[in-house]
Amino acid sequence: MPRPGKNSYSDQKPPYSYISLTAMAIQNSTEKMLPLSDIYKFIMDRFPYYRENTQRWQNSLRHNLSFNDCFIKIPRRPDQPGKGSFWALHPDCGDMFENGSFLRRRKRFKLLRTEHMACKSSPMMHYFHHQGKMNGGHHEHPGPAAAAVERLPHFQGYGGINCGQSGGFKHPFAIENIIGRDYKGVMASGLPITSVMHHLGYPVPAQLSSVVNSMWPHVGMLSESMSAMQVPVSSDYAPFGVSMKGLYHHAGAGQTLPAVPVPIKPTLTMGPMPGLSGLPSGPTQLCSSSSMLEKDGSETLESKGNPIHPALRLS
DNA sequence: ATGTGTTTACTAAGGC
DNA sequence: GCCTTAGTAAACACAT
Repeated sequence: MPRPGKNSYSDQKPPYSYISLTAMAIQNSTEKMLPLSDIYKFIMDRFPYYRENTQRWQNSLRHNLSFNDCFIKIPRRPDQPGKGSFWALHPDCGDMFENGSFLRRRKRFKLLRTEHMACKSSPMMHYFHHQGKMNGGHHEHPGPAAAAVERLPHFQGYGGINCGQSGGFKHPFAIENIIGRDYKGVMASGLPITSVMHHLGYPVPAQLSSVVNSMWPHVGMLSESMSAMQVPVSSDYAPFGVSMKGLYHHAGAGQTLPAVPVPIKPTLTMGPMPGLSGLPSGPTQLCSSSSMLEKDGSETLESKGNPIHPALRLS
């Protein structure tokens, strides 16, 4: 297989799946999220092959966006008119690609049914419930954070009535609808959730701030640990100038992440990290090993001796 | 009208 | 052979 490089493929079909191409585009964006049209544009700009038969591959790409749980849809802000939503990578979608090949993933990213429902219907509550389990909470009960947030008037107004498939109205711009999708990205980025929420233009009740701060005092630590790492960026792992590190997990700050099976490769997305005054932090790909991935218990590829694609190897 | 998003169905390829 | 993943086509609904 030819090694991907600048202009390596000219008009030939690149050895990347649509999922890979989409992930590249999203990763390459400063906000880690793109509208569909920009994803098209990114692909066509870099891969001449996709400047033809646009109807065909764009249909396929849209199919992939909808079909694969690794992509999440982020509604536009009211002050961001335009067609369609933004698309981002699910915070838990790292470690997808097999053997360094972007043609075939090691394992399809798929939410468990129960988690899928929870995540789709109320992502932020999903996270709080998830945290409750992580923190040793009872399996059948939401964690303390969930209980705390559920008591917030703000959430009673939006998320409190729309859980599950009851068909209740879900405000498209409910805070948990926006931030919940990004919860780990927010955590990973080191940006306090409330800061990002505020940036996105949503009111952040003081109650929520205090809850968040008390529940995740390590958020600030994450920021420090990440900036201290300063993972060097090598030019040869980034085909077409796109960092793919974000597609892999990072275990470096493991002590601040949930105690779940560790990823196979310590990686870190160090794309442009928007500051608090900058653009919203999308799902930055500091991925903990997914607790929502369907796992088959199989050993990792590295443990089987499979090499990591040079394009993904840390320098 | 056009773009976007969802869903279903089918086929091919690769892994076990 | 079976299963999973990927690619493609198509129909449909909805938003701009």
